[in-house]
Amino acid sequence: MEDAAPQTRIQTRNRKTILSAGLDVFSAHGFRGATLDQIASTAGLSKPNLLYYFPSKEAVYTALLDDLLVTWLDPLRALDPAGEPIAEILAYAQRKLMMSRDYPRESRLFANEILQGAPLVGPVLHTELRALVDDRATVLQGWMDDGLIRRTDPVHLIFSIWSLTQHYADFDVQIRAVLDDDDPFPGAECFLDQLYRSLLEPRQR
Amino acid sequence: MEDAAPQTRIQTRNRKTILSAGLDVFSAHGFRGATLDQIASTAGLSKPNLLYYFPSKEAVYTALLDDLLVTWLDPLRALDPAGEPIAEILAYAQRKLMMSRDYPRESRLFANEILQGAPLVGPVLHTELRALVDDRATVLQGWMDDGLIRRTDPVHLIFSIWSLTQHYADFDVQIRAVLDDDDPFPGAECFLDQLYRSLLEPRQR
DNA sequence: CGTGAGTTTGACCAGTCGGTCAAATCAAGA
DNA sequence: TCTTGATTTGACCGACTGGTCAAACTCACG
Repeated sequence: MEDAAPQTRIQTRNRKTILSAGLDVFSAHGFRGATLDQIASTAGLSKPNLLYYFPSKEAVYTALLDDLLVTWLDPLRALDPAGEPIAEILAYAQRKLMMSRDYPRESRLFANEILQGAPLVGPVLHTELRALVDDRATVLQGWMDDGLIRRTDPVHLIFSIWSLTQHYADFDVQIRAVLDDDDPFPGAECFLDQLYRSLLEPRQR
Repeated sequence: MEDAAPQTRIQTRNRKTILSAGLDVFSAHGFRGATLDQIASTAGLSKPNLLYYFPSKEAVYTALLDDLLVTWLDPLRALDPAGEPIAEILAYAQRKLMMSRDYPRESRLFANEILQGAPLVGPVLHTELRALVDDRATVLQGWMDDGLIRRTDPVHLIFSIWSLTQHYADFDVQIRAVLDDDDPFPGAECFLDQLYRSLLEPRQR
């Protein structure tokens, strides 16, 4: 009836703290740059104790990435083909921006994985991600064909949303250096809205 | 008369191959994830031989970042306050995009450094970068005040150019997974032009 | 040719890496 | 209470890390 894993209370608690510690360390140093000692001490455990819950360093990493990939593309999946086009696209951009604000470690973990050549998620990119993007690009193309939004390259439009929103998490240090530590997100929210509105709103003719 | 360093022919050659090898390895794995053995073997040298030319791993890294920081901001410096506003901004975006195409390793090296908290370039960001951005933001603001381009947040505008252009180098693997290995740059060039034209061109009133 | 500076290398070092293991500790039910 | 399984740990392993060093090699130039 139940899933395979038995999971005592201590197990679930420690698994969670280990994953959080792993997220801290992997997102800050990448897979190769992270060490088990770092993760263990961040989690408040000894190294052998950590390895009691995960069989290897890679196991912690893959557990994190598996969790991440499921939720990371949800905002794009949630883009509703039946909705009002511009509102849908703006809402998608805002959702992604809020993910950068609320889950910057996850964004940086993903950025590190891609930067290092996507050794682990590479296959998923070629299958699931590609299929999802192709599908949503078709929806966007349909909206353009119907004259509901202006014509542009739908795939590069999606890329631009990824890049603009994730930038605020991944390059946080740089942005805060320029902005003197002000919170960049209110300004970003407003800018994104204006940017995509002016790109997509059909011109009066 | 000359600079301090004597520099035989062998020295200049080996220094160059070491820096190129270091760029390969550091940009792919970050500072902590890179190893001297990796860099040395990529350069075709033994590890002690590499250390004959650079005193430490960190010395190779800082040499690379110093070189990089000088040239990385040149496109923004080259933005001419006396030029035609929209043409200047579009040209700036194109210059940065071409740097992502022609120097992706440099872009990824920088991305890694920032992702890992900018331990080395942090101070430079707070001084030089901040001053440059402030200055150019003032130029953009002036153009907006004069009605030459539409009003928007000048700093976020600059951020958006950084993010959109560097994305094509840093997330190359992801982009090529979605595009089935097609060259993304022609499409990106076109999309960027359209995006910033529609954002910045003053509307007929 | 020599000869001395410039260059290269094998052997080595102390510290860290991911990971193992047996023994110790803990917790909860009979 | 005793017992049994879950949990934790100290000691340890071989491989690798950044880095040193003295000895060897190479090469231009007198």
